[in-house]
Amino acid sequence: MAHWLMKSEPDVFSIDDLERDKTASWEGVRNYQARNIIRDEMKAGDLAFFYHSNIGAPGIVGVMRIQKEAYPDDTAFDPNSEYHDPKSDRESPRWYQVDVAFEEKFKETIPLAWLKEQPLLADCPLVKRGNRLSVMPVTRKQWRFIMQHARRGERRLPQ
DNA sequence: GCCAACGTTGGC
DNA sequence: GCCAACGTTGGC
Repeated sequence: MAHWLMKSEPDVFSIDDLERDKTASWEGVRNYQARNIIRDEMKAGDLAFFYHSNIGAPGIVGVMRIQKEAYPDDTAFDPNSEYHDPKSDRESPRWYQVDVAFEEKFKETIPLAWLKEQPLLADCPLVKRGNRLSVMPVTRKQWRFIMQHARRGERRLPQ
């Protein structure tokens, strides 16, 4: 089983939206590197961190599971969609999406600022300067490290 | 709101 | 194929 990190702007789609809806189509990815990961590498059952981007305090906010492997992103065919891409057609779709399912929301966001301080995460594309990749792999070791930190944070909190 | 970094487009 | 111009991402 592989692990991933997927960014979303919470104003557009947040972990709370996913918790409410239980599942979602991860549509609107319009970057080839991210597309290749989604289309070629993600498998049903994989786990992914949900990351809130483009806000005051960006960070990892929870976990989701890849529920359905890649299939064409229909929003690319829809002229009324903000994700419309006239160069994509149903015969040879350019963009793909997966379906994701809610797993958990962390009690506390794990801030990007903290992630950047961790030597173990130095190789993660997320903390590299200028990185804009919205879907990226997370190693098993990095996943365990971040999950352990999330659990520590939860134990520290009062009930 | 600013702006650095990056990806894409299109003229040549 | 090069590369300047442009648009977008996303932290701050």
